[in-house]
Amino acid sequence: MEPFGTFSNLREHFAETNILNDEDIAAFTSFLTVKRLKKKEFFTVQGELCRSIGFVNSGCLRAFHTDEKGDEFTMYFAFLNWWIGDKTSFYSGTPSRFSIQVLEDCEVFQADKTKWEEALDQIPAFEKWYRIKVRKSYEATQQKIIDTQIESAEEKYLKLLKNSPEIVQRIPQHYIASYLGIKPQSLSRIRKNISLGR
Amino acid sequence: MEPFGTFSNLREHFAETNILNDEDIAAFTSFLTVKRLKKKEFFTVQGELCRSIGFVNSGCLRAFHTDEKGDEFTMYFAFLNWWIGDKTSFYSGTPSRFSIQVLEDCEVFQADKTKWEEALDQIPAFEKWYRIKVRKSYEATQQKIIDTQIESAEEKYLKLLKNSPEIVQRIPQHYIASYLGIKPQSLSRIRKNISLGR
DNA sequence: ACTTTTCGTTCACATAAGTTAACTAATTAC
DNA sequence: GTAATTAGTTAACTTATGTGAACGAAAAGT
Repeated sequence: MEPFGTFSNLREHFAETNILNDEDIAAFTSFLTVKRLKKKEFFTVQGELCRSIGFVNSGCLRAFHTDEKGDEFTMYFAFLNWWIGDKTSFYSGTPSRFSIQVLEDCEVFQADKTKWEEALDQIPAFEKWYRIKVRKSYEATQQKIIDTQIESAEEKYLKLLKNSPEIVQRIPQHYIASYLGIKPQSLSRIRKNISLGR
Repeated sequence: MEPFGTFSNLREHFAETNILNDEDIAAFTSFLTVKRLKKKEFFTVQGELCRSIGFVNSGCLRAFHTDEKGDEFTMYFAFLNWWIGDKTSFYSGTPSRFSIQVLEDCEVFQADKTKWEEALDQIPAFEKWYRIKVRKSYEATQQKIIDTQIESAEEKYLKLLKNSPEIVQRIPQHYIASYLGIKPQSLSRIRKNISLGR
């Protein structure tokens, strides 16, 4: 039995799409387990198999790739209502291409591969929801490639300030720098230029 | 009736995955029309609706985004056995985020939205194939974001030489530069450095 | 064939971001 | 509460790529 309100964020998240009805959502939540993670713990470790997909119910995390030189590149920050995990690793059994680490203590609802696939099999509405979700993620990722290429670091930062103030408020600067693909010193310089009116 | 051999490349392309059988493939091809395009013609125009998805049977094309400053960024080159079109525009009815233009005279098999959705509806194996295809495209795009960020232009070019010699052989330098996200002059400089052993 | 346009290269100079290092402020650990 | 660590800033200098211009080679148009 679901304690009252446990999945309220998830329910609202699904409700936005109008694809799953209450029954579908209840069915889906029965496949989930609750996991609590403390700051600095890992949900996924680069190089290891990613065994589950998670829904962030509170706190926040950072997904980042570490290259051979040891430099990190942050792929995304995950807050309330974000889905986390390396789906490539999850599906193909290949090593994760990035780590997902906790920045603020989290509560995550997760499903391992068996449960996830049972849910896809048994809940057609969830299958449909997920298919659309993958398509949208693909579209967003394609757009990100365009943006990454045509925008300067300063343009990216100004856009972040405008479109994702939550990131700028909650996330330490050096992680934002790594999200923008620059060094912390460069972000400092950019912020100074902006504050001086260029 | 299919003229002998018309769809042989497409059949081989599908055969690689073992998802569609001969009957499925025959059913799918019945939804396609053949289109021939001359150099410089457009398959998709940025800002306009992308009305069809195509399979490249011969020739090659270039998908590129043009930003407000008029700078172009090449997203991909499409050769034999590539699928082309802006799926976001195709599905959502939004303006295409990039153009697709012919570099070498092409033969393309195409389906408009009605035909494509009929095929997805009527051929479950095609639906499955396509679902996997979207997932893999998403994965590849995610990997491309990582690569774009962590590699220098020279590293990207050396990787292209190694992994996609066809691109380097068939495609004019200035398009390769725009694919790498740099100016033609910079690519020239990089090539010179490489030839001088740095 | 001849002309025009496009392509690729080179150069000198400009700019954005990386590097190293020093210093202070903030946070965390004990 | 204090020491140790991590985070953010600044500065001087380096490096990669952009910019504008010139030139010859190649390709395309007639």
